[in-house]
Amino acid sequence: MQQRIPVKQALAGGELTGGTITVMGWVRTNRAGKAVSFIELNDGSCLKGLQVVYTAESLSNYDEVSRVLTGACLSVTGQLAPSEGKGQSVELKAYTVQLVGDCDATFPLQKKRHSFEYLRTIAHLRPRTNTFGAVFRVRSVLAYAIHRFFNERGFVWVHTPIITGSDCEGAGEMFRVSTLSPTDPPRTEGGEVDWAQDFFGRQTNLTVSGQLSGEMFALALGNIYTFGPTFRAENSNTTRHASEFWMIEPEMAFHDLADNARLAQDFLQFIIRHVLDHCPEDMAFFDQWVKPGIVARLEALTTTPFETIPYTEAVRLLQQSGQAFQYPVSWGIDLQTEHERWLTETHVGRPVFVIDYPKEIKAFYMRQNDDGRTVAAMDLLVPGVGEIIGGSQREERHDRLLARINEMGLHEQDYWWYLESRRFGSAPHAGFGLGFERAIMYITGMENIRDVVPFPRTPDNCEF
RNA sequence: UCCUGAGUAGCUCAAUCGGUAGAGCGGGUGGCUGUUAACCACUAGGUUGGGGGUUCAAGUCCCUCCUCAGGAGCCA
Repeated sequence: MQQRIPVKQALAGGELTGGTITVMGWVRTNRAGKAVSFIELNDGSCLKGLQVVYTAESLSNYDEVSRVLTGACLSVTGQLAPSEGKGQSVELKAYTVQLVGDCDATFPLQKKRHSFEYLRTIAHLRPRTNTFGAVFRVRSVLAYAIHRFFNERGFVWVHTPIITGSDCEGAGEMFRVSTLSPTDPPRTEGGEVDWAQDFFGRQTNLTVSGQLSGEMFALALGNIYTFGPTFRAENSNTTRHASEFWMIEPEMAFHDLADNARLAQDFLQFIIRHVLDHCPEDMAFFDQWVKPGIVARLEALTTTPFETIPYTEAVRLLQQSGQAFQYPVSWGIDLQTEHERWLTETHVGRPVFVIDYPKEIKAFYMRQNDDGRTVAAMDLLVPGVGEIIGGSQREERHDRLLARINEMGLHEQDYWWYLESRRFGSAPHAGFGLGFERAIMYITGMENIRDVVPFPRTPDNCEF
């Protein structure tokens, strides 16, 4: 195709000003006047569009172009010139306008604000809106920032499997992966489905976490991280749960819980700094239209240390808060959303680590503390989103780990390779999981996870 | 899965005590010497989510189903 200049580059002007360029993109608005007419053309390279100026004299197909509606795709060649109007520094004086893809009046996106709820029903078109263009540019930049953070610190990116043979990752309901007939599967003599005849010779599922695999690599390569899709078959209907989402799980050998929290803070501060520095236009948009004050809040966050509160202390604070919680607080309970919100939004007012939870409410692999009743766990709570990071120091002592597996009624044989890592040169190590979408929500101010995923999957919804 | 709320024009919404379904935007037509969510005039556009019921009369009240949203639980 003909060489095109991205709108972002055209708007920057520079050496291009005065020259002839071609831009290709989609019409946001077409204002036809008697003497001179205007089209705002957006190609997704940035938030702003390029103003195309055209007249009856300049275009052979003026009638056609003046009737073009919002949504049409155009290729415009013209002179990039300093704007004669207000509101933009440069504009494109069109020599030729080619109608690449026409768009009729039934195009669902209009020159006005739509509800996010409505836009979810047209997920195939919503990337063409300002908000979703900005969300998905930021999503991309954030993903890059994450890789850069770890890469600069010598972490190895490990591609843990998406199909897993272990039913023991313990983080929620799983989606089954099978090639057996759903209506007539092979059966054992006892009438049960004979999974031995399934594709992998056993039951398999989509992963709910790469952590256990990640630990094996941390105990070989030192510092590693995973970054990929994760699947949970929970029937969750909330603004912060999706059935398919992406997760980042660093795992570090020779790290304890304090090292873990320090890394988590450095990590969040780094990736937020990176987005603020590289997406100023999109972030200003979120600040103006989505969540006023978000930029200032993020700026402050990148320089202020996060708070750390032990669970036992958090319980005491909640009990002394004078708040009438729906769920009463006592030592041993899992903190409810209302408690977490009070801690991070009211009490601290910024991100806070809650550490050292009772072992009964946490996973088997978390390292048992010397007090005999808590484990070296940490949850990072942030205002507006809630839990954004969950992590722990892992139990590296074979006997303690085995005891805990048995105490919790789990099957030792399901964890044979995990346990072996504690027999063959075990080492202290720690890690955490960050919900990628929750990070995007926190940074953009978008309040529903369905609006930061290109085509979200949630219970009863897999359209597109 | 539980609780609450909402479905009215393509979109965003209004419609008082149950009494003739409206507006803005978008579309069409015409106008306008540089517009910026352009502006001005005219115009088309409706099985009020589906089904049933009460009533002289239902967008409005009752029953039921569907869909969506928010909250809770689970978690990231």
